[in-house]
Amino acid sequence: MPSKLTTEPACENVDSSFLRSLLGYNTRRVTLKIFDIFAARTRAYGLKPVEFSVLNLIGHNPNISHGQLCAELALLPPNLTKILQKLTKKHLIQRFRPESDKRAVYLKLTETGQQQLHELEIVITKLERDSASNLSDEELEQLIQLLQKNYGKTA
Amino acid sequence: MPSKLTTEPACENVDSSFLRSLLGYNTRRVTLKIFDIFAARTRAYGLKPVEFSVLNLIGHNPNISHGQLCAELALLPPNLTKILQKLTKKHLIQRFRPESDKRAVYLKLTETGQQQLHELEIVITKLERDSASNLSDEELEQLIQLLQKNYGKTA
DNA sequence: TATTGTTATACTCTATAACTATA
DNA sequence: TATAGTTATAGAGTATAACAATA
Repeated sequence: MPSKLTTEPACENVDSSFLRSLLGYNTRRVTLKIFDIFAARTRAYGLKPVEFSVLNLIGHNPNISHGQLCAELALLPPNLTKILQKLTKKHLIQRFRPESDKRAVYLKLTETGQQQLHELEIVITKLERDSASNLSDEELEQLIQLLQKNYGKTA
Repeated sequence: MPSKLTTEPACENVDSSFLRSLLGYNTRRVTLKIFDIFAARTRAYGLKPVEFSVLNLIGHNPNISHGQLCAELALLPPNLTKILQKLTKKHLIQRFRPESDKRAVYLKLTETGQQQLHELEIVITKLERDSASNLSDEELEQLIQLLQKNYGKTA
């Protein structure tokens, strides 16, 4: 790319005050930071945040359906199918067709799945607390409450 | 996929309490919600959130360099290059090579760029306020403060 | 005909490696 | 030799369309 020359001085301290005043900018940055720590601490399990979310919901909601998972996690059906295939290959979940509606798929954890979910929940609970080390317990709780209040039942 | 049949009852109300207790889950959901509204309200400008962030930083930091932008926004150089090419094509930014170091690139907004940045900042300020309609002014401010305190200077 | 979930595929976003030019 | 930025490309994440099986 051809560019004109300049003798103007460089920009010294970067002013990002406008961006830092935006909720969306801040939530994205925090998400990226936490997901980095997540990747580092759960490497042994080979599961990404969304995949853990799916495992968790199946664990706490036996016989949850494909459609219910999509709605709860704002995932599109084709993408959830891939995640479920991966979890099935890792022998973490089992699939059942209800007699009452043979189109649907009901999901459950295997023994292995329950064990890994339990371990992961411990790792992640600790990880969450550590990733917010700048915040007191009260502040963290308050932060999460404010975030929930924001996206509420709509999403 | 072959699945066994079951006569067990469906899962009724989905319990997502564990996920909702996680900071990372909540920040991701809020980000997605805000970015959806962003897309809807800024469609006329044809800029995505990251592209707006770049435009904003260049506007508030004349002669900012490629490297400074990457550091501030946690972008990789090749991906920033693409964004800058798009902004250049839209005649929103200009590129200069400093006499002192002809490897570097200093960036500035064009007149058009300044105009569009100004308009976008108004749209986005309003959008941010509307997207957090469940929160009072005080709560929104507090929320942003807590988020900033979390990722602080490290990220 | 409508619904549940799958397959195939395209598009976007992010990441890595190799390169040019300056220093 | 090291640094700033670019190019090309690969991989992950997300989206749309068409389909099979069941209701």
